[in-house]
Amino acid sequence: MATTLIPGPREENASRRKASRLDLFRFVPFRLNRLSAEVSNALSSEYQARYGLDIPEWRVLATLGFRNDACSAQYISDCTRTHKSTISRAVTALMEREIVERVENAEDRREFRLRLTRKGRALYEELIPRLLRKEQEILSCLSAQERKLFAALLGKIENGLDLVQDSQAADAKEAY
Amino acid sequence: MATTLIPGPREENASRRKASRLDLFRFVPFRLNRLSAEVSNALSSEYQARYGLDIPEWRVLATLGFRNDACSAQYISDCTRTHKSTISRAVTALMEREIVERVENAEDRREFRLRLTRKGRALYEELIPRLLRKEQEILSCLSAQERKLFAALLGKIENGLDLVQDSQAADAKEAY
DNA sequence: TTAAATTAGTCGCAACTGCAACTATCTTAC
DNA sequence: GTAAGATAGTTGCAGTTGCGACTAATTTAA
Repeated sequence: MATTLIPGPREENASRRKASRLDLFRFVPFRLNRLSAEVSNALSSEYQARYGLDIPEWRVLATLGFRNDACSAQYISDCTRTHKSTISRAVTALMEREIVERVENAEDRREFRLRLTRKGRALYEELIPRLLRKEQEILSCLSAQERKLFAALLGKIENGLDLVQDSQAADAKEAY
Repeated sequence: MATTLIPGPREENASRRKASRLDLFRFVPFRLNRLSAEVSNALSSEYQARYGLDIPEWRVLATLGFRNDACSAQYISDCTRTHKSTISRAVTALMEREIVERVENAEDRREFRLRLTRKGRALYEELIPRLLRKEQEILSCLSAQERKLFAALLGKIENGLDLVQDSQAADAKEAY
């Protein structure tokens, strides 16, 4: 690669001149975006290449697998922050593969209760250890202490953005 | 929302039974993905709604604005980790809007040297403070100390993933 | 009771983007 | 010098996904 790129600005002058410059590589939104894409890529070798699941499908599987009770597509959409149309398509695909099944909800016939089939549960059980291992691999550059710290900081930012749609918060909504 | 969701598993039993369960909300890849999407959304109100730029266009603008020398599309593609076809389309759009201009490189007529026009520079100067403010807003739930820590931890993970395609690393490649 | 508003889920459409093929140019090896 | 391979950039194609309109069902208000 014998290009003739001139070295870019360094730290000492990164904020000179009106401070109206922005180093993309120090810009948190960009870094998050890039990191997220890279991590997704790394994981997709597990659930995509090996099991033919895309991200929305994996999210449905993960949500249903974690909660052992059936829940609605809307619930999955809410707490994974994925558009309901995307969830709808993922559920359709998973039903065709007999990974997920749904039953009518007699109390509210607009919604369906979704749950894993036996086959879906087996897939979940097989997949989870692989993904957890992969996660640890990605975080292997951090000490246990640092991982905790990182998780805590992520949590703070999520909170700040009202992004805490985790199981606790989703359930808490019921209390209102 | 009068659903009948049963509260999900809590911390004390989150890892019971074969440890073969995974709380999506504690799973770092998912959290990064969700956070990244949310942050992108928050920022797009600045560069998308207000200036009609999409993410790849913003990346081109940011890269060219930060480096004051012209550089190739390939360079932008490399260090933003964005596919070259995506960069190509972004550059085309930005040229049509006269935000970016390109000149032939006499030394290698395959590539073009890209740089901001006067108008592009003005746009950049106008946009950057807004985005930096937005970034600070997003990080406002962290103390100065915590922000440093977060940036450092991000850096470690990026390094671990060989994601350090920042200006230093990109330039360093020249040394080989 | 009935009409208006809300909600769950589906689907068509359009925008986005990665892949891969393609052209043009340059480099390497013989 | 020439042929094979590599590289920069463009473009057609296809897969994905968000948006918004739609249906069906439920809730709210009058």
